[in-house]
This record gives sequence, structure tokens and C-alpha cells, in this order.
Amino acid sequence: MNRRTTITDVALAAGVSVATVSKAINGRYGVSAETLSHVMGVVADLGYESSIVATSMRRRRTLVIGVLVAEFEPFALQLLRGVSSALENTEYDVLAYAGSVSAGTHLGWERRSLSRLGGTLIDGAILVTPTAAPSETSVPIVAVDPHVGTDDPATVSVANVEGASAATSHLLSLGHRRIAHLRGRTDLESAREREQGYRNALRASDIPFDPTLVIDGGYRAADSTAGAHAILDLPDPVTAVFAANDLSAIEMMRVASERGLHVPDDLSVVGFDDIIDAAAHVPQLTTVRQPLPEMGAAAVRMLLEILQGHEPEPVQMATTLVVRESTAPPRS
Amino acid sequence: MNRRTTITDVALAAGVSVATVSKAINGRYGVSAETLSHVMGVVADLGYESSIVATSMRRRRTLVIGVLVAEFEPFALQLLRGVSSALENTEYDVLAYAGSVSAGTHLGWERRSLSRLGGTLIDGAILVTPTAAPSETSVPIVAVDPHVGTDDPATVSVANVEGASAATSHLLSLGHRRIAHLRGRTDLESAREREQGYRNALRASDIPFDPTLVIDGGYRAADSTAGAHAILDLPDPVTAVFAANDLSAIEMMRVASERGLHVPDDLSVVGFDDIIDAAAHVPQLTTVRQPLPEMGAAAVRMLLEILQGHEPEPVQMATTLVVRESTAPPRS
DNA sequence: GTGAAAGCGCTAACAC
DNA sequence: GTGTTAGCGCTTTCAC
Repeated sequence: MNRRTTITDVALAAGVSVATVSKAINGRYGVSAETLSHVMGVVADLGYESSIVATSMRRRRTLVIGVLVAEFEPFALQLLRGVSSALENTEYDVLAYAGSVSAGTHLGWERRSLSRLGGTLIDGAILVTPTAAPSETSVPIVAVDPHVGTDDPATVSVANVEGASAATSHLLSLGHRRIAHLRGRTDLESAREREQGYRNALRASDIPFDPTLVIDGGYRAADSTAGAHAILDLPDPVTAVFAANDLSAIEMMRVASERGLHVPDDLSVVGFDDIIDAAAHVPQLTTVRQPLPEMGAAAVRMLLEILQGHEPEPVQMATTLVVRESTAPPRS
Repeated sequence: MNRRTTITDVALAAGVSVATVSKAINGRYGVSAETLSHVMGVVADLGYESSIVATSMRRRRTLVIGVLVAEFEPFALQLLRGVSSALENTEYDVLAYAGSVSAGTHLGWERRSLSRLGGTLIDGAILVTPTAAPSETSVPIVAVDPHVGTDDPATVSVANVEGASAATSHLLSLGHRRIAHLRGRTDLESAREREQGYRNALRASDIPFDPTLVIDGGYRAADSTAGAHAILDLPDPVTAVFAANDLSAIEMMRVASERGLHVPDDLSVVGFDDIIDAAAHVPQLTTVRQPLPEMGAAAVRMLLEILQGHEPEPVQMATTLVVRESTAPPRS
């Protein structure tokens, strides 16, 4: 718990000026071979590493990429895996920041985090499911699963409409006719598109759309509890639910089971994302897979492109329906 | 991509000095109510947020806790979930840093990361499976799954000997007699203890310990490939493997399957950790559960204690054997 | 109640 | 080839 070793300590110990130490460390010209090796020896002895904070205040580049999230939930974590491995063998380090932990409100967390880290600590940021498209950012950003109404090309997303349609069609093909939709965070483009896919599939099967069957879940487990109950309280019961993501699908199953219903016999449930928890759940969740690690890697590539001055091209990836154990034909 | 809004911008726009803005923002005395509200209005208008970097250079506290990892693998990620949720409703933000991504070597990553972030960016750090016990740190640290030979009380670990013994006993009770051990990172206390547990269980069953059956895996999937092959190349084949963690257990199963072996019929495999991937694997992995999120939460509590000046008490948590599909009686 | 000035650790001009 | 100096954005004495 001592004070950290600073460049001044090194300079003092080496008997040279702070500037010389800096030059030596950063391989700048104007240091004799002798001085260089001497200074580097002292650096090694003292175990000195430059402070990211001080360095980034003076320098332009910090060689750190920030992944900004509202919270460390499974979706963000899977993405982080991809980001991290894509950054291997590059000169960049990764720093993941959950800035709204103590903020009380989740709204606008990305603006806050960006202001606090951007321009100084990080060279660029990957925003995971941002609540809004930040304008006037101080560093290049790439958004994964972006906010509605984005015209920013620096986005990574999936074919949500098609995926949701496939999920709903799967339920229809099993024979379900009354299918509820536990909707996602309506500020995200993905939630709207998934609802659209749900509607498209119903229309293709000539089933009239019933707005009372669409109930808000909000993507988070805690926010989905009420919606899950509401679905089960429907006067004319549904036999299946398409949840907008896996976290709410899992919560849907939890609530159903709590109320004595058996999945999939009494109720079929389909999710979206294929977070790792989906396959680990009992019963295993039928869901629509997003290639999360690949999306993280794509976001990294895009960010590095932008950092090199190139114009980004939006990336949209395909989804795959993964049929597991949470869906079956309706009972009756 | 504009320059970030600084305190100077705010001061200029508000027509006051930088010092006054700082006082207003931080609620210091010596600002008239009128000036205060005026300044705060400008702050809101400009969307100003103080730079974490600049603030932490001057201030003691940054209200940010760092989770330092070598890489974002499942073990660290699960832990991060616990850390993050434990920090909710506190005044702290979480920042996870993978500092060795570009470092070339994994050795000593914690010293480097600590030097770069400590003393400035973060108030305290949680080190996940550190390769060495850093001395002379600039901030309080808590180690999860610590290095061998630590006498530092600020550690969170599990009962590895008992867990490994339970895993091995499980295989023995199924009737296995030749059981290999795919060993973990020997620089970590956990790997040594797990080998000890394996030996204890064998001894309890009067099975002589055969050193050729202990083969290094190193905890990472990529590092376990060779060891997995070596186990299957054993002249006198084993019927079961106790892998030191889930990642190497999963790699063991992959290699076995690649070589035409069926798990669990031809080979039983037990892991350790119960990362979420274990339950998602086909076949589902029998493993020893560590309560990862709880361990993350415990590390947070310990760190906050130390930050408040209290002496830490080492925490050791219990493990649970989770029997799934990757283990069965030997074929013969 | 407010502002000027110093300084956190570091890098980049510029002087010597 | 090396040292001096200024300044990044911010907080904090200390004058006024």
C-alpha cells in the first residue's frame, strides 16, 4: 500500500531528468545507448509502469479500447469475450466499464460513461445496447444492438425481423395459435424489429394480430416478472410465448413453473439471443441464436477501421433458430 | 468526434472561474445559491461530465473498483457478475481490465495492470487468478483464487481439496480404478490443492498413486489440448479423467470425441468450477461447483472493508459436486 | 463568495 | 544527448 512508483522516482534513482526517462521508455531519439540501458535497468528494478491516467492526459492515444455497458449481464459478457479475443495480438488493451451501477438511473448511462472515459482514457468505445445515440462524442464509437432511429453507420446488429419470424413460425408449425409476445426494451431497434417479425409470422399464417397478447418485458429478468404474470393472467390463455430475449424467456419459465405450469407441456417458450444460460437452463431453452462473440469481433474490426480513418459500413449478421426443449405442440 | 467538454468550457459559458465550477459540481461550500444553480444549468446544457482521468489525478478517491484479469474467460466473467451486482447501490463503479491482451506474455500481468491503474484510476482492485502476489501495491487488493504461497489474508478461495476429493470419489464410486488427472496451473494454489484432493481420494480407496496419470493442462483450453491427447495415448488406458477445471474438462471431451471416443461410455470426465458452459455442453459436464457470483460478492465486501481500514479475514467457500451426464460406470 | 495559482504524473517542444 | 518548461483537466489551498 505504498505510493506508486512514479517517473520521478525513476529519474531520481537513475540520476537523470524526468524527460530522459520518458524518452527512454518511449523509445524516442536523443538518448545515448548507455543512458538508455541504465534507465531501463532502473525501471526494471523499481518495477515501474507508466500510469495510464497521466499518460493519457498528455498523449493522444492510450491504446485502450473501452466496452461500455449498463451492467455486466450475459449478453454483454458474451460480446466481451469476442471483443477481447479479437483484440488479442493487436496493440490494444480492453477495458470494460459499467458506469451506471451507482447512478440510480439507467437512462443515458452511455453519455455519462463516454464523457468520463472518452477523450482521455480510451481511444474508442464499443457501446452495448445504448439507450440513446450519443452525439458529439470525443472518441469514435461503435454501437452493438443500437438505439431506435440510428442513422449512424457504425453499428453491429442482427437480422431481428427474420429471427423473430422464424421463432414465431416454429411455434405456429407446432400447432400453436394463441401466442403471446413478451416484448423487449422499446427504445432499442431490436425490440421493435422482433415484434415486427412476430407480427409478420402471424400474418403469414393468417392469424389476426391481437394487441392484448403483446406485453412489455423490457429484456431484463427483473423487469419481466410482471409481464410474465400478466401473460398467464390472460382471460383466454395462450399456449406459447415468444419472449424478446433469453433473460425474459427464462423469467417467463420461472414464473410459469412457480405457478405450477410445466414447460413445454403446458406452455411453450421461445427466447432470443442464445446467451449461454439458455442451453444451461432446465428445460433447455429453444431460442434464436445471435453470434455474440462474432458480433463483438465485428465491432472491434469496425472500430479499428474508424480509428484508421476509414468510413464504417453497418454490419448485420444472420440468426439461427436453435430448437431445444422448451417448445412442444400444444397440449389439448 | 469533437473535443470533449471540459470544465473550462463550462466556466467560460457560465462566466465564472474554473474553481467555482469545480466547487459547484462537488457541492463544496463557498458558492452562492444563485451561482450554484446557474452553473449547474450550464453543466446540464453542455452535458458536461468530469473526466475520470483528470479527477483521479488530483483526488484521492475515484470511486471506481477495478477487476483485473488476464483475459475475459468464463471464470472471470461469472465472477464479474457477482462483483457487479454487489457493487450496485454502493457509490462505486466497476471497471474490468484485461491488460495482458497485447502484452505477449501472461506472466506478471497483474503487476503491470496494477501499476498502470492503481494509485490513480482505481481505489482498489480485485485480482482474478493472479500469477504472483504483488508486493508494494499502491491500492488495496483482494485476490480470488490466489497464487501459491500467499500469506496475504485478503483472499477468496474455495475448499479445493475437499471438492477435488469429492470429484474423484464420485468416479471411484462408479467403479473407475484408473483415473487420470489433467492438472491445472501449478502456480495457483487451487491447482495444487485439487491434485491433493485427487490423491487423497485415491488413497482412501487404497489405490496407489501413479504419477504418470497426472498430466499438465494449465486450466486454459488451448493449453490442455496436448495433455488431453497425452492422456488418451497412455499405454494402459484410463477410464476416467478428473480435469482441474471445466475449460480443460471440455477440451478433454472435445479431444476424446475427435478421436472417436464417446463420453461418458468410453471415458468419464469430471471438471471443476461449474462455469455456465459446463451445463450448456453436450453431454452436460459433471463438475464441482464454485459459487462464482457469491465469491465475487465476497471479494467486493472484503475490499470495501479494507478500504474502510479494517483488517481482512480470508474467505473460503464450500464446493458442491454436481453430477450431470459426463460420468458413468466404466464399460468393461 | 470568488478567482488565481499550484500541482497530480506524464509527454513534447525547445533550450542548452 | 540531456534538462527545463509548459500544459493536459481537474481540485484545492489561499488570497482577495
